[in-house]
Amino acid sequence: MKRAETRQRILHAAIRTLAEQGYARTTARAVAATGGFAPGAIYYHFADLDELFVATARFTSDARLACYRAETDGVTSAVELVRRLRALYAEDGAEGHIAAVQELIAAANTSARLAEEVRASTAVWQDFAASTISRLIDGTPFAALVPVRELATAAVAAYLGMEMLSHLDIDRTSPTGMFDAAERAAAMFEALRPR
Amino acid sequence: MKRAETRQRILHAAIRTLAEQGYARTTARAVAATGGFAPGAIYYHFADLDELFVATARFTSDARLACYRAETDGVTSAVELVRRLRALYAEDGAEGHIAAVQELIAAANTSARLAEEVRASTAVWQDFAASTISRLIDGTPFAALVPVRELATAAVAAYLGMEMLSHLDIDRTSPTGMFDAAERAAAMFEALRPR
Amino acid sequence: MKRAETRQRILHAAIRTLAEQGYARTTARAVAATGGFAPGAIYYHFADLDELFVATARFTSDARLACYRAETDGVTSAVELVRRLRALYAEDGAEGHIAAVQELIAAANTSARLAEEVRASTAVWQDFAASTISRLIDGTPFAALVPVRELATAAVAAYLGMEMLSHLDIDRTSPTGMFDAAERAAAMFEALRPR
Amino acid sequence: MKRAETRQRILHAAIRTLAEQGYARTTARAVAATGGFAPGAIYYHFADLDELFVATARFTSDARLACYRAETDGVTSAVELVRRLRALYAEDGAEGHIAAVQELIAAANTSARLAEEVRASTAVWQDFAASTISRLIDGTPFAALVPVRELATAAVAAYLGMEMLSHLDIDRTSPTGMFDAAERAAAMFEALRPR
DNA sequence: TATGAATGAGGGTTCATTCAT
DNA sequence: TATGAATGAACCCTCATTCAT
Repeated sequence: MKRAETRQRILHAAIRTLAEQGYARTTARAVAATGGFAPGAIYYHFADLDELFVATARFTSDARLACYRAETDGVTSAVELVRRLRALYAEDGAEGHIAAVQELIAAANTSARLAEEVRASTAVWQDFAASTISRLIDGTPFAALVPVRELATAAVAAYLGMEMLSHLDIDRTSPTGMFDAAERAAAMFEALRPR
Repeated sequence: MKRAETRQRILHAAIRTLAEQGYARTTARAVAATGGFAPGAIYYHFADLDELFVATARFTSDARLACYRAETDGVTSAVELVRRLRALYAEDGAEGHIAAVQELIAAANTSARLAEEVRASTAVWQDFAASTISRLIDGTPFAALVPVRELATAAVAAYLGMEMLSHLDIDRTSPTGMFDAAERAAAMFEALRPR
Repeated sequence: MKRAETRQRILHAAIRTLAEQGYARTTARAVAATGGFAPGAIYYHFADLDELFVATARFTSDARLACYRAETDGVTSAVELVRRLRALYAEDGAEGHIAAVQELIAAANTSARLAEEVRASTAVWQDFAASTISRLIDGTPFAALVPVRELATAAVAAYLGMEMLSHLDIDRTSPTGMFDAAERAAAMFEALRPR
Repeated sequence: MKRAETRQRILHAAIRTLAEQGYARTTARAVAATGGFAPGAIYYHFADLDELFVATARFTSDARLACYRAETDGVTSAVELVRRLRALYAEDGAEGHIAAVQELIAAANTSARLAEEVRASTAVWQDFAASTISRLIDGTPFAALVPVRELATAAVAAYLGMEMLSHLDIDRTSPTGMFDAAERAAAMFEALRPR
């Protein structure tokens, strides 16, 4: 089998295991069991588990960001944006991307290298959020009022926090309800926005 | 030494260790080292680590909620509310309360009992957030527009997410900047609110 | 409470715990739980667990031997002897005496002092068995044929082994069946014995 | 190294450790030290110590029973049988087989699975003893007098009890003396037996 | 005399990691 | 390139034992 192909299998197995079992239970054995290969295979492609986690953080962040950029590129309608995000979020949930990232963030205080990697990834997402927000409000009166960077940070924080809460509590914190509310807010925003 | 006294020492040590080292490194030895007692002492007061984590979740949630309620009780000014929250958040940071809770949430997928406890605690905080929001907007036109429950959930999520990010990234995600922005938003809200 | 009284409570608790839980689970905590006192109380009466086990071995051996002697003293009928032994064995079972002794023998390779004590106790029982056998066969032709000491040893061994097996296997190794067979053998022996 | 090979090394080490140190001291570390491998190796081949003990019980019982069957097959002379048993018993002593089994029986009240395994093994030995006894007495007047099953049970019990006692007491309970006595008894039996 | 709190040594078990094949 | 076997450090937890009260 091609080297790169196996590497990808390992990365996907790591994401799934992080999402399903949490960082503390994402052992080399557990990843191997998820992916159907021997634990030793991991060490052929990564120096140690820490490196695997760093690579996983980068891999999942890059892959998802590409999707998010592709889907939201050129979207200027707030309502349409929320709709696209809802679909993307559903994809994340199905594949465990956000859950994995959230576990990696919680684990970042265990490893300096992982912390650095996650920090860099998060910064990119904050920039993405900021530029998306800017695209919506530029040229409107809101541009003068909204602190874009802080709002972008809050959005990323809420996205991650939502994932944490929705794992805990199926009834009270339904992402569906949140997206519904966001869609109504987006409609209000568009109604207020001068074209 | 009194039984209850040592129990509290253990709980405080658990909070500090969770906040400083993360769940994965919060071993019985680590908690004992933090608190300056023998590892075995933990098992004299708690059946196992799981029970310690459950007790810690309840303890920290109850203690902080009492403070939050005492400080925000009767506050109707949004700006004043943000000021109080800023001070409370600073206290949380100093003692590691939110960081500990966030680790416990991330760890909840490891233990059903812990998950149940954290779920219950989170629900109480969502209710607190919802009633605080209601107090601010009741009797104003916003009452008809704001989906209180979803906003409360988002607030709790953002609070937790903020803690995650601020641990990662000292420069970009400063809580100070966030509270400044929130204070300006609160001022705008009050300006729009009919008295 | 009188010193000697508590000492006895501890010894009885030790016997019951050994019989019910086995040596490996007869911890200071377990004995205390059985007897309804604090673990520390044991150390007020015995230097350590080893000493408790030694004392238990002596206590149970002496107490039962006194009963066995009292019940079999002067009995010259083999059938009657078996009947008395059957009743004594039932008492042993109810109070766990043999089971406790058997656990202590199995544990004797753990402690030199315990081994010495158990060895001494066993020797006394072998002597008791030997003198009982002699009483039955002296003055008969069997006296010249039977190797008394070896038979006494075999009897003690079988008594202990029976207890081991009957704990394991309720159906196949019923002491009742064994005593029935022994009673028939005793009757045959008496029929052959010249008066 | 081959998987099965190491498995056998672990089983042999378990037998030796049980025989030499007793169940309570047969820890994973002790078995590993006896066999010269790492403690972790045990858990690569067995789920836990309980499973190791179960496997050990089966292994030693099967292995020895095969030897006993091979050596006693076709032997109809009681004296010859005792001679063979004496040699087999010496082998047992050298390798610790009976001592290990006796420790496992004593430990059976700790584990339901072990109890079940030991019960099954013991039943097979009782059957072996019963068929051997039958072979000797069938076709003689003794066949009508001897309760085969009870005698078989008593023989197994005495075999185990002998091992317990001989571990305790080197002088008084010498297996040599016992086998000598048994050989004389066997000779008497043959003299009485009609050909 | 007895208790309840606490200690610290060790035992079962897991797991990251290495290595021969 | 990948596997399966093995290692040894560390972790959770139990338990004999001590000691202040």
